[in-house]
Amino acid sequence: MAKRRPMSKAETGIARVLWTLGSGTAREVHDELVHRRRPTDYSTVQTYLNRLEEKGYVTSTLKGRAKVFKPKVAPARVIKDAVDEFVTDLFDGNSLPLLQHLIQQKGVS
Amino acid sequence: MAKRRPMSKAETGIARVLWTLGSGTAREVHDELVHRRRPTDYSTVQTYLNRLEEKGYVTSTLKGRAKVFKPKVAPARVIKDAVDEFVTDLFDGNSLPLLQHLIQQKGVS
DNA sequence: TCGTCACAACTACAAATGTACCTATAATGC
DNA sequence: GCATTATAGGTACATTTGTAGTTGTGACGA
Repeated sequence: MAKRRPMSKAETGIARVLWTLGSGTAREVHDELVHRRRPTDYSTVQTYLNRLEEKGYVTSTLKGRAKVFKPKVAPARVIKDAVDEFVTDLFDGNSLPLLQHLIQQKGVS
Repeated sequence: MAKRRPMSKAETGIARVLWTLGSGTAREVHDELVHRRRPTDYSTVQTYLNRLEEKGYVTSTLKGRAKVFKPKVAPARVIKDAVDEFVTDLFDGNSLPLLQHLIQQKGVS
């Protein structure tokens, strides 16, 4: 499988919105962010969406003069990759310590 | 508590070596990396150690003409912060989905 | 119809990151 | 004592990331 460059932090935030919307224009994603009180400049949202497209995470089609973006990679896939990378960086790929850490945080057995 | 800038991926790798060594010079950290077959240029290691110092994660003292680096922030602390940030970015701060994901991966109940 | 708006795309830029090259100096073999 | 080598520090630079300003254009009210 083609190795996509990883999503950056900020890009992930945008992708998550797009996942919940199903699809949408930069305007729609931006509105949603405003609605969630996470202020981000409209052009910034545009840039992130375009970068997500470059990286291969979303596709776009023109509707009128606006681009409608649509997720191309499912959240589960992206999450898996992100977790894998995280676990690799911090625990040499062994997820057990992370599991333990999380359980401890929750104060459960 | 003073908010430190987060460790980058590569910096984290170096910090982890320093944690296992207890303390050491750039040369020693570099040797350890070679030993672990994770080739990294010596100067690159130096740069990372210096950046870790700037960010406040390690301190250094001179021994002869070489700097000896020593962790200043415990791994548990760094790991906690990293996990928190990760969970915030991907799951709005709710760690349960991550926990579930990890458990599923392990194929346990 | 023409000025003004809203909106979309394009362009720009500083900071952070990954990575390595240069330079200076101490140690060592002859 | 001097050439060679190892080592350390400083400098450099391309790429990525976060973020926003500038430009072009269709729509709409006066």
